[in-house]
Amino acid sequence: MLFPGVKEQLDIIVGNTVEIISVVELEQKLLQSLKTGQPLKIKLGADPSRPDLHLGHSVVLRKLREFQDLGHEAILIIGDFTAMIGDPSGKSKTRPQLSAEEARENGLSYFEQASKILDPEKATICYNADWLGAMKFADVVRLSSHYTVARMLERDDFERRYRAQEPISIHEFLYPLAQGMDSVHLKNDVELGGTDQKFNLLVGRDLQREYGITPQVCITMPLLVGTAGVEKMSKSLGNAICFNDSPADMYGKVLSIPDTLIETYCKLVVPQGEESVTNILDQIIEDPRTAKRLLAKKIVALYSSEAEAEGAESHFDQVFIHKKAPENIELFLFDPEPTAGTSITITSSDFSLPLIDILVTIGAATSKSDARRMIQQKSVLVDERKIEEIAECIELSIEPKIIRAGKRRFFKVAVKKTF
RNA sequence: GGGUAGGUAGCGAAGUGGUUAAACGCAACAGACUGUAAAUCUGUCGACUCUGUCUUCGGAGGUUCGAAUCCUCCCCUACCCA
Repeated sequence: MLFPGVKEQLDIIVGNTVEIISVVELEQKLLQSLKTGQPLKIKLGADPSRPDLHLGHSVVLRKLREFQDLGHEAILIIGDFTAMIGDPSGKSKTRPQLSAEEARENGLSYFEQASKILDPEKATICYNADWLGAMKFADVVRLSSHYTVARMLERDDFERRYRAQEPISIHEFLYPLAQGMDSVHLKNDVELGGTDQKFNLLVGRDLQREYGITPQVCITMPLLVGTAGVEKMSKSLGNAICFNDSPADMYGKVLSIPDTLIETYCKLVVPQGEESVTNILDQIIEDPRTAKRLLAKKIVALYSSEAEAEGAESHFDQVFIHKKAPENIELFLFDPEPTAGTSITITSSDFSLPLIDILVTIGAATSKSDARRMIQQKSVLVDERKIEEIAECIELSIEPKIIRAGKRRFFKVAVKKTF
């Protein structure tokens, strides 16, 4: 394996990072690998409880990809064991505990999505249940004796909760240790993570030392801010742009980020060194709207294709600038036959239904009250006609009707053909 | 084991016997204005057979014409003492 020079590698590796602990050690490791021809092992932990990858994940995945491109070995750890216990971060009572099968499945999905950024041929995927699951209670006790409560409380998150007199469970202390054991097991040279992972990464480093292994270099990446522009991007906060979003959705979501974020997204979401980005950056001050449109197109292209990005843009223009209904809306078919479990029965002679029921059935509203509110607020349109009457019934037929709920949600409904 | 303070809607937080489906803030949703930006303004934000009805304030009972508010028991959390 031929690696670029250490300086050259460092330049790329340092880009976009928040912290590298420590650069000197990294340099030594790179030098060593250059001498021996051995690639470095780069570890990235993946949480299989949330298999929907979004642009926030992409920041750290891109860094991993850069390592791959430099000739190093990317190791993706699926935390299937840790997911079975439940995640500590976040005060939510009991996270749904995943079964072993679910965790594996999610892990595969994670890997598949991550392949949009990584080179899957050159990535290794591991499941930490393989070694953590084999540990005996005595092993766990021995492991936990390596760490003290005071050191655990160094962690921001724990400290904050402790001071706020919020509960911290013992198993939450075990979490960083479990993650650290992954590093002991893998003997990896580098571990990547978001800045929120700093503590966990450092525990891995300490444990490796305890177990007589050369400690890993910890590299933290910035957390990407979500579309609302305040909190970090996360699926549960509803501010995420996901890899699997349709091009149209993704395009729209990028346009909805605050202007102040354009530069950040250019830097963190798009691979380092893309020339088209400088273009966008130049536009920001003069014409932020155009800059954002360029960025949106660029991002969509990264996850699908140039053509689809083009399509997403014209779709957007049509729907939101010219205010026309989009073309490809999923059709929801109402079955004229009464179905078990549905409160709605349609007799073959009359396909007229209260709009409220339709909205609930197609998922446009969470409850009838919700549907009622939507109509009250005059945000529901059927075939471009604004509905004013709450109790209005809609005549359904085989010809699809387009229902618009609010500015951005479209539904197409029709009656199922029966013979 | 003993003591103290707590558990209210997605979150934070008022309310300590009746006009309280529960102030206020955040988040969310809708509308106006826009560039699906920011800022601002307005409305909504338990459910339903919706000018009315029903179910909510950790859980189960009880007192009362009437309880989130009073009593009993239980569960949960934090802190202090052991």
